[in-house]
Amino acid sequence: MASGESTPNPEEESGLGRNFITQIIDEHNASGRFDGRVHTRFPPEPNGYLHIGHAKSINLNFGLAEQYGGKFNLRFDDTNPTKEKQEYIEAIIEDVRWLGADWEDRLFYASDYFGQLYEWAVRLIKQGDAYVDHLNADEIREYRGTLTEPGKDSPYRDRSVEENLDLFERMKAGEFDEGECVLRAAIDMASPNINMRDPVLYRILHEAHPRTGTEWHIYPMYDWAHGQSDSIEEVTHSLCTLEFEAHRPLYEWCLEKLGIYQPQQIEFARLALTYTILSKRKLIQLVEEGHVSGWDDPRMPTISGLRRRGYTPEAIRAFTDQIGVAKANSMIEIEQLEHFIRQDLNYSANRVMSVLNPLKVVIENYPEGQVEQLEAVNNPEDESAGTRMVPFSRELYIEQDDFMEDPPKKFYRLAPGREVRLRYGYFITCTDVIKDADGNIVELRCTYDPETRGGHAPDGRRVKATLHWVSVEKALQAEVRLYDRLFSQEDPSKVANGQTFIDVLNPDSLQVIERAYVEPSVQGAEAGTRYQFERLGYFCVDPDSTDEKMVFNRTVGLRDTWAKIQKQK
RNA sequence: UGGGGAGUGGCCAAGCGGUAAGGCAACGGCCUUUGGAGCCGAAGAUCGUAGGUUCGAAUCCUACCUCCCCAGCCA
Repeated sequence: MASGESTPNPEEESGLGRNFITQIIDEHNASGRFDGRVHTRFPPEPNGYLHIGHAKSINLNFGLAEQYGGKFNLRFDDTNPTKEKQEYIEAIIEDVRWLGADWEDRLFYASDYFGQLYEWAVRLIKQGDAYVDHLNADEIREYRGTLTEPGKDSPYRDRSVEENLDLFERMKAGEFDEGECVLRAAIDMASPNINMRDPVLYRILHEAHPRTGTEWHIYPMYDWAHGQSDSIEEVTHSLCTLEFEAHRPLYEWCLEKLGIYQPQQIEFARLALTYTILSKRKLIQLVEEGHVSGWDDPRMPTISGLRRRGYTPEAIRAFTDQIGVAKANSMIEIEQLEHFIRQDLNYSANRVMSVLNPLKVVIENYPEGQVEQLEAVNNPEDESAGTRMVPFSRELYIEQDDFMEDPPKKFYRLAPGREVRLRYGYFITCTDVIKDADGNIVELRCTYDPETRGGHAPDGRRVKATLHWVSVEKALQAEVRLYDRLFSQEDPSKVANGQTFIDVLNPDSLQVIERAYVEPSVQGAEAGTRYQFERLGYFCVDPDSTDEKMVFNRTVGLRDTWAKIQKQK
């Protein structure tokens, strides 16, 4: 071990630390297997929108390329036209770009290689390594055997090369119906690895493809397309999730049979988050059954949902870097993600005052009709953000939670007879509580100390609390959407018998406040603008905003010590 | 019960034979015109279990236990 001296380690400077993948890459670099190249790719299937789990993969792949001075490709794995759509392709491109991964001019599609893939399949047939099978799907399953019993050869397995060539060409020409026959690799029906029991390479699909239209009637399976696509693009390290581990022998078999350049497949554990579902199938269901407003519903773990929610690419990258990458299945607590968006926004978001649940305050000794502009700091963490003016008047709104008629010990906000500070405003003292016929508090009468303008007391006296507020006359009315976790259970994929993840949806995941008040400085802010509503949390302007009514989404609340005290009781 | 993987504090995760990094969470205190942020501090791990090798094991060996993945003409 080198002692003392701090030799700068490039790996420690980038966000990603060391992990089992960098270790493998280092070994390859040491042995010269890829001549020191590092070339990764992100290979999404365009059958849905990208989610935070994909962000882990994107940041990993792009991050490694960056870290080693290599290249990164974006390649669509578009081999199944029955599930894939152009809409998804476009959304995915937007999301990957937004996350900050740069594929430069290397945007590819597996469908770009359909011609080459077909030729290679012909080569396999000529080598006696593939055959056309007329067993139907059920029969193929039966012949495959089970986990503990070997399979048996298809009766069509020993067709002649000529016959196979002819049949395969006719498959391509569209002469057969879907399901009538398939092209299979001839490997080993007794292999303990089921994926090696003569896997299907091509199936017939009379379906229009988003990119190749009706040109093809046969489409390659993942196992036949993926490795060769990696090979064509000269990818060095082909990263995928754990469930493909058992496919690696097949990945390598294909490449070896073709005698072409062979990348290294490496598998890592996919991301799992508490109170979240990251299965594309289930996300599609949430959208199609209307449990959420769409793919970009701010409650969705999709990239577009997180974006609309107010998350930043920087926060997502910090998160994926920090959780690391390994081969152990694990579940990250959602709090970890929330930590990183708070951390980012704390430094980047301007502060603003907003009252969500208004309680009217009348300052009896403040002149009627008077409005003063008071200076407020935009961001205490960033002096360059400057200041703004906030209007103060005789009638204000404060948060209902900030007043208690009969406060417990640790509550040190406003109460009868108590003096508190209005942020950037004045010290006020509550003199009277006004209630309606049902005993609900509807208004507070207070007095203010003109000497405390801006929030400082010349005599040095102190107050325990500082409250946010808004001028009744000058405040903007806005809609505020408060989001909570979409599921009420930590692992929504593990539900009681007879239930599905739908049954465990959190009924309170969205709370809409139709009439919240925000200081006027936010007027006209464009969609996506992020703020910290002081003492409440981080919010961003939703695209639903109009000139008449702004709409804000709560990205995440501030850490709330008072709420914690209340919880402890 | 075939094959392939994984088990390190509440949640992640370093570590690669020399005596357990870091992050999140939780806890105590300081500070504060956000009960935010920040700062300081303390606590928390017999490294799945049991054996073995070694002067020394989370790291090597053996056995066992638990969990995950594979029987789509999905990816």
